[in-house]
Formats: sequence, C-alpha cells, structure tokens
Amino acid sequence: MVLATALSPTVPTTVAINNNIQTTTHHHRLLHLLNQCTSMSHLKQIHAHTLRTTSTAHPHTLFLHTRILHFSSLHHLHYALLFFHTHIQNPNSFAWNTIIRACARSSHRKQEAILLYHNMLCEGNVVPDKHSFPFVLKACAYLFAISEGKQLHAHIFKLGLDSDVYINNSLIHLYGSCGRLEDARQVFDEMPERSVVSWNVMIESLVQLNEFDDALMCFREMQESFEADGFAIQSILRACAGLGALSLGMWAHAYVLRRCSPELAHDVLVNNYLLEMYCKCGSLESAEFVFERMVKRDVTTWNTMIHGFAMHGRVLPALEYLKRMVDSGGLTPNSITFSGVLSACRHGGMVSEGRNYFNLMTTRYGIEPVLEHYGCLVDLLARAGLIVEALDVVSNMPIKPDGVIWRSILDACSKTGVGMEVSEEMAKRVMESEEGSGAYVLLSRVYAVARKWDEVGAVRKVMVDKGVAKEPGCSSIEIDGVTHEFFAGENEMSLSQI
DNA sequence: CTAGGGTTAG
Repeated sequence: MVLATALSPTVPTTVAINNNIQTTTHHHRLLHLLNQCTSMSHLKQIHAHTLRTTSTAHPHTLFLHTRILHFSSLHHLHYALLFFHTHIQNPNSFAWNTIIRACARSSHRKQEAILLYHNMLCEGNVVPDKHSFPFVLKACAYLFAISEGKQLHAHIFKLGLDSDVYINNSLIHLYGSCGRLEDARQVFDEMPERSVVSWNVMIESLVQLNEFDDALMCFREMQESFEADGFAIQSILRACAGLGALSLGMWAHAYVLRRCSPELAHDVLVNNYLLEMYCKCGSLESAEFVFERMVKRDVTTWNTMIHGFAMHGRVLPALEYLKRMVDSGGLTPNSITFSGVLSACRHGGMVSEGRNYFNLMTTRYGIEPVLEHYGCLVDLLARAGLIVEALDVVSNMPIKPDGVIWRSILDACSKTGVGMEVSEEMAKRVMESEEGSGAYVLLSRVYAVARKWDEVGAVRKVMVDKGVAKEPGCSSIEIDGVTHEFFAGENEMSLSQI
C-alpha cells in the first residue's frame, strides 16, 4: 500500500536536493545499478553513494533502501541486518517483510525472523500483511515454535487474512512439521481455496508422521482436481516405501517416466526416492535397474543402494557398491555410507572386514564414529563370540553406550553361552552408575538369560517398589480393544494382560 | 516480495 503511493505518478518527479540532482532520475539510476550488482563490495559502494546523495525524506528512498536490503541479504545477512537497524528509519511492511524473509531463509537466524516480526508489531505504526506471514510461519515450522505459530494464527484471523492460500499453505506446513496433524487437517479442510501446494503440503505432513494410508487417500483425492507433480510423487514414493506398497510404487515410477518432464525423470532426489522405495519393497533388481540408468548420482544414491542391499543380506553387492563409489571418484563416503557398510559386514559375519572398514572410516576418511557405527561393530564382534573384544570397544568408546549395544552383547552371551559372569557383573555396574529403569531391565534380562529366576523376581520387585514398572524394553499391542504387553528378557512368549 | 525436499542409517 505504502509502496504503491511511493511509486504513484502524483509524487513530484523533480524534487531537487542541495546538489541539484534530479532525484527521481537519480533514484532510477541507482536502482538500475543495484539490479546489475553482483558483488558485495560493489553493493557497499552503491550503498555509500545512496546515503550520500539521497534524502530520506524522498518517497523513493525507502524503496531504494529496501532493494539494498534485499540484495545485501543475499550475500551477507549480517550486513543486511545492520543496514536495516541503522539506515531504515521508518520501515514499511515491505521493508519489514524483506528483512524477515532474509532471516527466515537463512540457516542460522530463523529465530531472528520471529523476533523481527515481534518488533514490527511493537513499533505500532505498521501492520503485517499477507506477505509477512509465510516468512514467519516458515521460521516457526523450522524451529517447531508451535506456541508462536498459534499466536500468528490468531493474528491472521484478526487481520482477516485467513482465506489467503499462501498463508493457509504455510499454516498446514507449520502444523504438519510440528506433528499437529489435527490442526493441519483443520486448516486444510476449512480453507476456501486450495492450490496444488495445499495438497502437497498436506500429503507430505501425513507421510512425515507415518500416516501412509491417509497420505495415499489424500493423494487419490487430489488427483480429482490436480495433476501430480514432482513434490507429490516424492511423498507418494516415501509412503510406498513405508508401506511396502510395491505396485503403487511402480505406478508412481511409470508416472514419473510418462507424465512428468524429462528434468524430473532425471532428478537425483526423485531417483533416490525410487531406489529407496524399491529397496524397502524388496525389489532389489528394480533398484539396480533404476540405479544403472541414473545420469547423475550423489552420495545418497550410493548410500541408499549400500543400505538396501545390506538390509536384505546381500552383503557382497553392498560392499561392491562402496568399491564402485570410491573408484568412480568425485564422491566421498560419509558417516551414513559406513553405517551401511558395517551393517553389511554384520549381516555377513565378516569380522576382519568390519574391523578394517571401521578403521578405514576413522583414519582414511576422518569420520567420527557415532553410536550406530559402534553398535554395528560391537554386534559383529559379539556375534562372532569375541565378547572380550566387544567389551573392549564399549569401554573405550567416547560415547555413552545405549541399551541396544548392551543388549547385543547380552544376546550374544545368551546364544554362545560365553561371558555370563562378565555380563552379570557389567549389568550390575551399569545399574549402580545410572538411575534409570533401563539398568533394572538389563539386569533382569541377564538373570533371565542365566536362568536365575529368583534373582529375576528380586529385580522385578525392586522395580515395582521403586515405581519404575513402566520400563522400556517392553512393547504393547492392542487386540480387540485390549492392551497386551510383551516384556523383554523372557524367552518364552508370554502375554500379560493389563 | 509470499507456500512445498533437511532425501539415505535403527
């Protein structure tokens, strides 16, 4: 609104300032320079020149400043923020939106977008407009700032912007990424007008929260009014991967090849999702087929294949992919690559290879092992009966071991009959050192493995007395409206009704 | 000036 006034022809076009520059022409010249500006140093020159030769009273100056703000935010956000705070005296909503957008798009200053929105309200003379909200909501979605998001939603109602498609799409995205499916759904259901983005965000939200069936239902409904695009296809492929829905996945694949643009069919991201879908659905041949025809591959492409083959026990092909990846050059294996490689070794019981790859990862590639890597290595060693070496790894690792690691050692102990005393001792030590219920579960497991049922009972009693009955290591299932619990550490399957 | 991919590990 303010911007429209500033640019309207009723504004005098020949206001002269003391150095006799015809200012409107001057503003246009500066604007032209700005549009061609590519470097930060050039931008700083224009900035200095603008401050020297333009009057802040001139209605075009704010527009010019906002352009500087925009261009500098693309190169140097800190500079842009400084510029905003020191040189823009009375920002209009356009100027506010520009700086808020810059922060919302940056990787490290998202929270500043929300703060700036707050400042805009506090200044009191500017009202946020329909452009403001998508930016701030995006920042909220990233930060899981649901409480701020709710307040923004209230502001949106108050300002009568609740039928705007862009804003509603942003709201669905916010609620979806914060796990508030009911809220996302409500916005989606009640919005008066939907674009293809509305459907895509709703479907993506459902997929993210593992509501795969609902996602597919939503997708079918969408097709009554819109053509599926690349975004929708990606969500659908992930839903298929989650459900193991091979035939629908194949349909999506055919759709990509037949109905979408050639660029999309060659898109790395889309193809990576295709690989994942085929791998998760157990069709490794189709994954290979897609993989071999990909014109461009990234690290994720290779990782997906390595994991896919490892997951299905196809150990040698998985390791072969690593070799090909390294040989083809250009791409460096990362942490996830090695988690797949180690998991392949574990599946194949390849102890020395596993050790070698673990060393290769740390020494050659400088990758800091995380719990998953240690977990694979420990499990690999323990399964091979190398309990002492496995324990050695655990005691030397810089990360606190979790229940999964302990359990893999205990599993190995119970299967091989080795190291029973060690594990009992170890479980006791863990129990002494930490106050969680996990240690009790662990200890009762050790006793159960050792068939020392009296001790199992004693530990259970301590747990009940201390009120740690709701321990992890227990899963539940609802059958005919009745909840059943399965306790870890019991060899025979038992069903205890609660 | 506005909305949607942070894809891969268990």
